[in-house]
Amino acid sequence: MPPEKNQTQGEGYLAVRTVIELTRTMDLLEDLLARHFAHFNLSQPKFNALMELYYAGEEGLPLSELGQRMLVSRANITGLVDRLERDGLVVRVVDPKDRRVIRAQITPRAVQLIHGVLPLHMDLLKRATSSLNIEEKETLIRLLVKLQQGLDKL
Amino acid sequence: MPPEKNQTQGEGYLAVRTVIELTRTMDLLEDLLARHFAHFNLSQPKFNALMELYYAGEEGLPLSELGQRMLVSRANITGLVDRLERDGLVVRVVDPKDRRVIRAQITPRAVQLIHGVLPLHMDLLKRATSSLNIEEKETLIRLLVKLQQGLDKL
DNA sequence: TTTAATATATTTACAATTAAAGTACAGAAT
DNA sequence: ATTCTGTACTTTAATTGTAAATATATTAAA
Repeated sequence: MPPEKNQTQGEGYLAVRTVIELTRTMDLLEDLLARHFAHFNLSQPKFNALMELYYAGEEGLPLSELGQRMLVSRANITGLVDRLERDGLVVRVVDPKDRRVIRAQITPRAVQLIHGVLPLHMDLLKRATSSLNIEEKETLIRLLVKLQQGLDKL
Repeated sequence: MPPEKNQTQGEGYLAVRTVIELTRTMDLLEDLLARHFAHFNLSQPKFNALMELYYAGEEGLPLSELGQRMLVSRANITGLVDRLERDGLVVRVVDPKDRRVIRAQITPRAVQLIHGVLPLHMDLLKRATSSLNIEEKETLIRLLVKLQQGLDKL
């Protein structure tokens, strides 16, 4: 086999390996987080939505705003808020100033839930990344951000 | 604020940042791949399944085997193979030796499709990771594998 | 002011995934 | 030969996501 061919294959190999290892890592991570959230009848999307509403405060957020912050389509926000409302973690309130707008607000019960879950969640993330030392985490973050910048352009 | 508290927060910060950047990177990557596959009426799961069957050869694979290789539950393999069969890319064949077993086999049309898609797919992966040089890709892969090893233990 | 364009949310249809329950078949033990 | 156990696949219900069509409310333009 000619060496140029080898180089080309090597280049492709690293590209494929990069994507494969990224995928494997996220699969493991998502699995871990899903198992963690399941203990509280939560999921990653539910948790993310609750965190947004938690930091948004009393007035909550319009569904459209919540959707944009979560990078999720409007159609799905409807369903997600449906489920959170069914669980008693969120209420829908019509905005009096613009009756097209429906705001999602967090309930006291959800605030209590978040206060219970958040410390455990932080612990889990620390444990999940504990196989890397501080320098390695910083390097990983730097490389991921650089990779993202390349991906953004495509 | 006492310095120990600061350190603890910094530690948590790096853990959270690591997870966030991993998530963002995969989001961008999945989006890119989804758009690419959509040109061929494919998706990442469909493509993965076809690749497994492509390398499995004439006899194809039992659905259970295909499911294990794709790390997907058996229930979903049924649906995924349904869709691939509907697209004319796969056929189901009952194994004569064990009639519990159904093998999925790739069709000539799918082989043709793969031959068309594969070079473009490789190009895309190379472009997707082109913002990192060879050394950076190797470092990223090494750190991801190390992170996976830690995640496996949880 | 009526009309046109825009924004918000929902509905519907589909893809992908999991979990749990059910069905069919194979192999082993009695 | 029958029964038990395990394996393979399917079915159903639920969650999460996208896209397209629709209803309603607002805003801008004619």
